[in-house]
Amino acid sequence: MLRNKEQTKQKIVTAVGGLLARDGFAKLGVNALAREAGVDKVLIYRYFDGLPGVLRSYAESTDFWPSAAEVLGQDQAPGHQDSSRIIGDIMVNLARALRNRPLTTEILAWELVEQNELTNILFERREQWALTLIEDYAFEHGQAPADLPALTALLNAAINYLIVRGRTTPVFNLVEIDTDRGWERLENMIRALCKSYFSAI
Amino acid sequence: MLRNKEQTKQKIVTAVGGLLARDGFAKLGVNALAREAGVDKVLIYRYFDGLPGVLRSYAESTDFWPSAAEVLGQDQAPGHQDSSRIIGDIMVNLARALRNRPLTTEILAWELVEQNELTNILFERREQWALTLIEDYAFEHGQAPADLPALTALLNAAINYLIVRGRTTPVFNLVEIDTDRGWERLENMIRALCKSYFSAI
DNA sequence: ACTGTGTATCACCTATTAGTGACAGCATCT
DNA sequence: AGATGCTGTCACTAATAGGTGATACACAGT
Repeated sequence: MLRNKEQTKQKIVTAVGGLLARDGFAKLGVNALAREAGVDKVLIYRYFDGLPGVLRSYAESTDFWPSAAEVLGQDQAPGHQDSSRIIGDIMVNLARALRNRPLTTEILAWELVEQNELTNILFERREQWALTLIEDYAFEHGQAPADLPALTALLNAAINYLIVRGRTTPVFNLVEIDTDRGWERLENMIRALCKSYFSAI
Repeated sequence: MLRNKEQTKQKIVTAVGGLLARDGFAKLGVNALAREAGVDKVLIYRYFDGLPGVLRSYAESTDFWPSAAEVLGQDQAPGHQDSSRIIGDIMVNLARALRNRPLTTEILAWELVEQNELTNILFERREQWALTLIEDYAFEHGQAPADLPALTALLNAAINYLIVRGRTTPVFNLVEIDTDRGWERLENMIRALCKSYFSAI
């Protein structure tokens, strides 16, 4: 019993992350959240006007999607990179970043089941992210290759799927998706696909 | 009130498909299933020993995953095909087949959330399917290209993701995933990737 | 006609969910 | 001191979930 509104609100918001990480989105309800935060559930309605409000606050409090900078790598000297490798590196970096973000993984899974404040914001971030990367690429390399959005959509979709899938299953299509060994194969394939594709056009 | 055990069992099993198609897997419970089948729910326990048993029966009653033959296309004259196109065609055919199977789409989504009798069988079918295709390919073309499983895993993952995603969202990564127009772009990219990859090795 | 056997219905239980109204405690201002 | 307002607690409702025991009904064989 804290008698401190801001601190209580904070406890509720941070409890979202804890609950998502431990029990997954399926268990995230008003009752469980209040229990996790050690707070009466009525405060969720009073302070946030219900669960969606809490999710909105949580979304604003975290950067669950990797930034363009994080995914572009630190060694970016404009114009000096091998053009064929850029997209491959970006996608591999994306895969690695997501593999290190179990909470984002959980939200990615959630997104496939229902829409809510969290998944909506994730959606917008990702679309904005894709737009930024593609515009940057076009700016640096003049003519963009044929249908760059379709390429990144495919690779991004594959990465998202395999990461979400890896939460519960160790194997997909004969490839281990829960080990670094398996992801090495996938990363190599991502790079190989990008390389051959860019050298073909 | 039929007083016909087999017919009642059948009503329950087929109601699974109807319920999945109309309301999605999230609503598929014992109560809803009994309501959908127009049957008392206690019969679900008596005849199937619970929901998992019904799902097992349902899985045995349908072929939700496209067969290798369906995906290989009808015009397969062994050895006469352009080697670089085979995998691409297979994946495009897979995408089209899945787009025509809303129930399978629903199970694909379910699979990302929890494991049950249906998703387990889908999993096994898919792994077996992948194994068959890859073995066939190796048999027909001698040396398989580097890490064929990783290639098909990536493409299959991308397809699954985009199809599941398309249930609720019209756009992913700047590509329309709910229209034939958008899928045309994706199909072209799948083919282009396969073609360039196979001509590079 | 009577008795079992299998089929289906009904009525209930417990647990959990989202959501609300009433109340208790503390602080601050008048 | 007393009134007001904010913070937090408690107790409740209604809906829904999975699951079970007792009962009604029809049909077979005797």
